[in-house]
Amino acid sequence: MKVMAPHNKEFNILDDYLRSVGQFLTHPRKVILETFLEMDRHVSIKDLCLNVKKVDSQISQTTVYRTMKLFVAAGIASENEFSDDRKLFEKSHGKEHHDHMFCTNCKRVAEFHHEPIERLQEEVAREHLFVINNHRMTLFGLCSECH
Amino acid sequence: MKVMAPHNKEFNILDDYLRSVGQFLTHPRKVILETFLEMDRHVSIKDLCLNVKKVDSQISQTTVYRTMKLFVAAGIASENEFSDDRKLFEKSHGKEHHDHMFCTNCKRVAEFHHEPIERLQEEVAREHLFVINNHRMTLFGLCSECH
DNA sequence: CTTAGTGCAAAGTCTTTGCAGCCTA
DNA sequence: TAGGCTGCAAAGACTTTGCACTAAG
Repeated sequence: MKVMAPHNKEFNILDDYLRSVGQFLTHPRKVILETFLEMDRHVSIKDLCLNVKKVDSQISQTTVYRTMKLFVAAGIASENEFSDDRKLFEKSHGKEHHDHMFCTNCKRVAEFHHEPIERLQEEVAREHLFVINNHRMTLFGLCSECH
Repeated sequence: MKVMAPHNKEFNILDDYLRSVGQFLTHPRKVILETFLEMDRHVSIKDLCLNVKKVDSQISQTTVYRTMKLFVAAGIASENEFSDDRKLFEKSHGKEHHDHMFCTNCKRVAEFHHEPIERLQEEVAREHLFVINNHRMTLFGLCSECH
């Protein structure tokens, strides 16, 4: 039941969020948060569970599901679907938006941010009288190591 | 068991594809293709099933699932996930790529194509030594009617 | 006759929910 | 004592598979 050194920023965000809705930062939630943050940015529930159970095998998959929903609500994590069977959680970066390049060979995800594209998206939306809240862009192909 | 007038282009593409893999353009496949093409561009399996059953109530959901996979393999349809519970099929446009605007209120999907963005995507990929096969971009927000 | 195609029911996956016991304020 | 919290098992939603029957060359 070793508890790792907390990543303080996310730890605090979560704690604040939980207090604001009358809930608490419990042991399983701490372990899941630590594990999530220490893993690679893009994590499936399954992989997350495996790692959580290494820290505390008592923690159930059910709790991981419930907790990841909390993280999304708290703004610590977000969900992204790359291919049919790869629904992954990633750490949120607050306001700074980013997009993804998904390597269809090694399944790795790289991130990028490109301001001119962002601006053009706004422009397209305006042209169509559409109010953007959010967007998602993913490039599929082969990363530098796979071609 | 009325069979509607076929959309010849897709009809032929499918027939060619099926022959090439030693399969046939059967009655259920014809009905599903017609129904798919006559419906709105973005269709869930469930909605498609409902409409297919109006034409021939004998056709099972299983067959619709199997057939949509064939359509994707034949290049007639493609799959897209907009929000968690909205995995939709749309008619393929061959080579011409397009992107989507998804209205989070009325759930409607609009399409657009924006050449400068496409070019910038290529550029980003090149910068990262990434070879793009494909990409997906979706803007989430409110359409002109919903705000 | 042989092979593909089909519907049905069963099995699989992934995710959520109901519930009883637990823990903490 | 009252809430939230948790694990377990069961239920759900969606999709695929096994199987026996049918259809078509």
